[in-house]
Amino acid sequence: MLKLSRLTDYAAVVMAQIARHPHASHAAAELAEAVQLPHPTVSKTLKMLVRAGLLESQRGAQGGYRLARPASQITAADIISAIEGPVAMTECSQAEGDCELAATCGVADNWQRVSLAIRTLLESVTLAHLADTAPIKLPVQLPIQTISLSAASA
Amino acid sequence: MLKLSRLTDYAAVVMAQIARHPHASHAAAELAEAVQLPHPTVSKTLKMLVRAGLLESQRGAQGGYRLARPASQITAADIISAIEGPVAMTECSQAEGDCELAATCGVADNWQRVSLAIRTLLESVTLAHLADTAPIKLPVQLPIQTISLSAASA
DNA sequence: CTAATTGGGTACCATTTTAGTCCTGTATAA
DNA sequence: TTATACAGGACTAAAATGGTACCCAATTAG
Repeated sequence: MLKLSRLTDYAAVVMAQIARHPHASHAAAELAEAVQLPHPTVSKTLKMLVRAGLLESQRGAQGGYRLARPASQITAADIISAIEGPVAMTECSQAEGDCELAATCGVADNWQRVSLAIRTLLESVTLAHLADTAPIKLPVQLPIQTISLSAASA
Repeated sequence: MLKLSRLTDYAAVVMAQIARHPHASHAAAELAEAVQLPHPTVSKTLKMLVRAGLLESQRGAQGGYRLARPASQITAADIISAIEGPVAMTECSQAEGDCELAATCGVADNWQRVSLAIRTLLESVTLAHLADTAPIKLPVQLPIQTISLSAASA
């Protein structure tokens, strides 16, 4: 399915929730309630997002979580990487040399290009877009063009 | 990681192998050897590809597998779907109504658009491209543009 | 007709990944 | 000082994944 893990899904929802109220500090319990998900799991997700530098946390009473930077500067790729690690379709899309089948594989190069195109797409979608109720209206085609190009015809 | 499953990876490699010799019939054992992967696993993968209509099989002596249609008419999305099911980033990207969190989620619509963009990208990459040693040079930007623009409601 | 070849289907097991929980520690504010 | 709230890690349960084995069905060569 090329699916995101459930935690990643949660992360996106929670981040969007925070992004809609950027000035407040959000406690884990409050977010879990707002989003209707189990508290400990949301908490775990939040910790990962902090570790990835997407959120900042404040301990103690009145503490909670805030965005580490504006929603427009946090991308879908950032969120996915925070939970699942680097966006890559295959093992060999991220690191070289750790696939001893490279010789017989024959598709590695092109798979990597596809992978890169997807990563670029995900980098062009920001949290601000995700949190918005309006459809994404981004010049998504630009980065894609850059990568895969030399554009033939339609 | 947004990673493909290992079987999907195998499927792509095996399909590419067949695509490079489209006129011959390829026995599972031969392919497994060529690709340096365990026979039973390759066999399993081949069966899935047949069921998905991407390969045709011929039993008996001199039998084996052939492409069901030209490599240029088989897409990366086809191969991924054959092994993992429909390409979708989240549960709700594929079917409506089976997510009771839709109300509190708030990102579903835009996630679906991203998902659609990725699917379109994968549909624009064919087996012929993957099997080729030359870099992909496809007008990938066209479909993306189409999607992410004014995209109506869900 | 028979035997050899080759795919088809199914069931099963091992491993890994994922998700979720809990506990204990630490920082902060009232 | 006490209640609040995050930090970190260990642990468990469940599910997906990958891999194997076994037997059946079809086809072709001799």
